[in-house]
Amino acid sequence: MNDYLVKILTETLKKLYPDVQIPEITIEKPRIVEHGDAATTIALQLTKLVGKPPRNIAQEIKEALPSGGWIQEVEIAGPGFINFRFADSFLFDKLAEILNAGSEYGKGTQLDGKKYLVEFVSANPTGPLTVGHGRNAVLGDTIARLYEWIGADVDREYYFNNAGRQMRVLGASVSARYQQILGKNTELPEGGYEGEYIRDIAQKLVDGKGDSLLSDPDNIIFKETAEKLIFDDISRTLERMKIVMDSFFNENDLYENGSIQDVLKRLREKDLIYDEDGAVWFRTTLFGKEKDTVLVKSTGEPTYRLPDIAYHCNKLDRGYDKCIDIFGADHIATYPDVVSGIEVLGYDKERVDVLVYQFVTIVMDGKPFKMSTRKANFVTLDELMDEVGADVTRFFFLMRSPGTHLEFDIAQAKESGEKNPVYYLQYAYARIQSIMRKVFESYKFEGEANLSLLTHEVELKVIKDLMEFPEWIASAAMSKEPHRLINYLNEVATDFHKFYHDCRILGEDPALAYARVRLLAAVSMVMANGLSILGITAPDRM
RNA sequence: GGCCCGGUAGUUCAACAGGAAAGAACAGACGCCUCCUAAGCAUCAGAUCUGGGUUCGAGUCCCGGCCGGGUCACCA
Repeated sequence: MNDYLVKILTETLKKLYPDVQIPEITIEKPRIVEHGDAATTIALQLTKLVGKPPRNIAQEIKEALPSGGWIQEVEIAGPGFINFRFADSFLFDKLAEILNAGSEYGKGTQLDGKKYLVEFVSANPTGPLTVGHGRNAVLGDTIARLYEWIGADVDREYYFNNAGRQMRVLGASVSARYQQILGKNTELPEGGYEGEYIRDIAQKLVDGKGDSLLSDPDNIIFKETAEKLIFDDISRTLERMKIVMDSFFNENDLYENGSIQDVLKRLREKDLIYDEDGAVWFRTTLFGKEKDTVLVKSTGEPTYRLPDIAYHCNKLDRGYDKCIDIFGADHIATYPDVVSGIEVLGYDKERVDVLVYQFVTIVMDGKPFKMSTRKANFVTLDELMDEVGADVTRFFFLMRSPGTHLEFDIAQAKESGEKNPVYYLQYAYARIQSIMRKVFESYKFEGEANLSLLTHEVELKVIKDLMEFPEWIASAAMSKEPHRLINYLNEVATDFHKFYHDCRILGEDPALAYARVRLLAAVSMVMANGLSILGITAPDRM
């Protein structure tokens, strides 16, 4: 429709003002219903170029536009807006198209043939996933789903490091608990992990190995067992949230396959690193930073930036058109170094992209709650899902713009039950299924429905809503803001609930009932598809 | 102190990359179940931190304040 409007407007303007350089014509959707279905501000923009008052220009355009077709009415309003109202016949054609597309409706082709990699969660296996990881996990997965809906071939990857200091502390913590269970008076190491799950892991070792490890408290088995069990736990949690990773990437592989050394070598060849005080420095001042950055400490251990750069090179070398990272706000400072790194190594920086989301503030008993995995002050995602379920959990993390702080009131989330906004969407879907079950008991429809019987204001509004579905998916995907899709589905649900209130099916004339059934089939489709993108179930009854 | 987010109704958030009269939800007030699920609908009340600027037009863009969060390590 927009393309059509732009086309006829362009032709008209060329005729009217052959000497004027026409600016790009944009079509907007007015916020106010009375302002029509589509609008353009082109007359306002032409004021200076044409040298006439905007309303006069609008009037000239209106008179010169071809009449009929998809447009029923053209109106001039305010300072010079040109408003269009769609012809009902156009809406019915679109509805028929939507029904035709069925479960494919909403898909786009913007990323057809593209290979994308979304890297997310990426929590080191030191403990269960907490509410703090939830936003990352759900955003990453949903953005991957959105990309898939507009044509991309998407892989989901989990990046982790099992070789760092934190993991050593983890192993030592398990060892200490192991000794305690066997009656020895050993204390947790300095900064050790205090969570109950550490004791569970130690107990498993006692069950399996008895006291045979007492003589070897530094055995790697403590760390390895912890890593394995914790990863199992993380995978189960992700699965509960309907997240399935395609790959897990171990940072350690970058050392073993020489990528780290290779990156250093290439940077050195370009004279972008130097040695000082026993450390290796990256000349980040060349890219606008105040200080150069240490890549390898004087101890010989790299800082995390170096493997980060090597990892991104690795991803790009695997042939992805685009690699997206999902980061919390605390990691934003590292990102420019990575971009600089891959760029000087000859990669197109447009191929990496990042979504930075703001922190989740946990509110418990009306007070902000500071979480720490090490200190075992946390609410796990599993606990949260036990309370409110996976649907509510996913919805909660998606309903707000990633760029804004998310306040997660535990008490409210647990209590939310019937008042939770996710039920508003699911209820709309369930209501339609309920109607359908009843309708098919008493009606038999044959042939094609006569959609032009849909003349009620709210019926037409619903069709207009449904028409927008593909645009909103694309918009949510390209902006990496899934909440836009939620806002949209909310509007569809609202208009459906109004329809439910104003229009009936049972008891109506069969022809009208049939047309309405078709309309609801389309609404049902959009709700089901929309919820599936969000990873939320669409229940047949509630 | 430098850089990055954010500041919208009592509260939590929208506003689709500058458009017309700033939308929801919760909390508050009030109405609707002899009617396909009241997990719903309808009505009322209520907001753009502040000072300049750009523009026909600013919550949105620019500059200066103020407030909150993040980040600036040879920690990850």
